[in-house]
This record gives sequence, C-alpha cells and structure tokens, in this order.
Amino acid sequence: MPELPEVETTRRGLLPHVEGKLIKAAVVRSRALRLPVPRNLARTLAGSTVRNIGRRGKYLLFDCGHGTLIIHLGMSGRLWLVNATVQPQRHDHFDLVMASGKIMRLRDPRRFGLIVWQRGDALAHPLLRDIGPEPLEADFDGAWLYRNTRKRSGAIKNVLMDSHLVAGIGNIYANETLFSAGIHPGTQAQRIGLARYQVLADEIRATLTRAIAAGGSSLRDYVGSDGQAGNFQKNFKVYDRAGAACFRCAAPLRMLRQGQRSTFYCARCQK
DNA sequence: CGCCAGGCCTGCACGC
DNA sequence: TGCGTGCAGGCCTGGC
Repeated sequence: MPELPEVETTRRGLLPHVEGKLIKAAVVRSRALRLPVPRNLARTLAGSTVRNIGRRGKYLLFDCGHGTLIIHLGMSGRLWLVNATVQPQRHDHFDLVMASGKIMRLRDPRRFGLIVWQRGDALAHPLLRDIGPEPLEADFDGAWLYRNTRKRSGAIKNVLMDSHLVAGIGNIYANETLFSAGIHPGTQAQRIGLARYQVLADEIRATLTRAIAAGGSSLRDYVGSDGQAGNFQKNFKVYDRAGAACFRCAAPLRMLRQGQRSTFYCARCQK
C-alpha cells in the first residue's frame, strides 16, 4: 500500500495520538524485518516522549529527543492505532504503547519494512543521508531534475524512482506523473529538456498533493479502526490499466517491463 | 503450481 | 584509479 501519499496520510493520522505523548512501553514480536530490529529497542523507547513525527521520503521519523525511531513500511507495511484490548495478529511485529493506552501497531506481512534507531541527527543516518529533495518542498523543481540528469542515460521512469534524485517516487507515481506530463517512460533522462522537466516537476507536485488530500478523506478509517484502506479511491490514470482506454485519447494503454517493474503508459499521449 | 505485487539496498560490471 | 551509472538479485508473504 504505501506510496508517499499513504505514508504522509499515516503520519498525519498518528500525530494527534503520538506527538508530545509519553511512551509507556514498546513490544517487538519479530526482529526479522529487512534490517534486524535493534535488540534493546524496547528499553531505549520506554519512558521517552515523542516530540514530533517527521517524514523523509517514505521514512517516518519519530523524534524522541535522545534519538529517532525510523520506520519504513516497505511494500506491505501499515501503521495504525488500536486500543489495548485489540489482540495482535500474525505479522503484527511491533507495538508502541503510549501512556494514554493507545497503541501504535506495525503490521508488515512481507517484512520489507524496517525499524531502526538513530541517536543524534536522524538525517545523518546512512539510509537517509543521500536521499534527494522532497518532491513537495521548494528545493525540488524542474531545474533540479534537469541539472541532475545530464549524464543519466537510463530511462526516465527508472531515473525518477531513484531516491537519490528525488525522494519517495515509487512505481505508481512514476507512471502517473509521466502520463500527466506527456513523457514516454522509455525516454533517456538526459535527452529531456528543461521545459519538459518543469512540466514534470509541476505534475509530481500536483499529483502527490491531490493524492494526500484524497488520502486524508479516508484517514479516520485507515488509522483509527482496523487499518483497512476501506473504499480508498484509486483513480489512477494509467497504473494497472493495461489494455483499457486512455482517459485523454481513448487509445488502449500499454504495459512494458522496465527494470523488474511494470510500466503503464499511452503510446499516443506520451512521447 | 508459477507468477505477480505499491520498496529499496547491495554488489557487480562497465565506461569515462 | 576512482568515480557515477545501470542492472540484477534478494529480502518475504499472500493472492490469483
């Protein structure tokens, strides 16, 4: 589930129940995530107060003052709030038990997510240190994309998903924003000019902003009760729509493999 | 059964 | 030589 908008939606949903709140305890049920969960994490967290929840790309940053709890949801991870009476199920690897009685619970069937602890500056962590600008911050724009792709011979679709160029663009939003910008996913990144990168950067900003706003509408269900996305609207224009009619020109959308990921596009609208 | 899935790090080969 | 870059592999489980 988690693309950047879902991670941001999760962050906002957790905020009122976690930020400024005292941690009573933490429970680690499985240490075997993409990286091993630190052994003494429960002891480190107990008695701390979460000062705020930040986000860098798709990493959530729980600032505890003396260090930061960094959580990534991987492919299948989900964080939500439960009451103490809700029994953990299979794949519920981690609980943050707040003094209020609320529990922030991590469920991650595929275990591609991770939980690490960083003392001091969280952004100095090796996982975060070299990540590119946030797509919704002011330092990200078409000029940045243009400047940093002059030697990139790879396909723009793959280059866009490189978190060192720009943070948090996954497979879905790479597909969606290239369609919106009218750029063929196979185009070599270095052959795209400044003007087209400006269109692309604007589309990235607009698409993510809209998706976060839409995520917000299903937020209460998502974070508050059973963690299910419910009737979360997936009005993707191209993603997972191979063979279906392009919303813009009605031509059938196509699919191809780039890297080991599926790409969806319109051969008529994207050049 | 085989194949696919919203991520992303690592290691290797290659070219400048 | 030392990089930046491109690409495949791998971590897991579940659903079709």
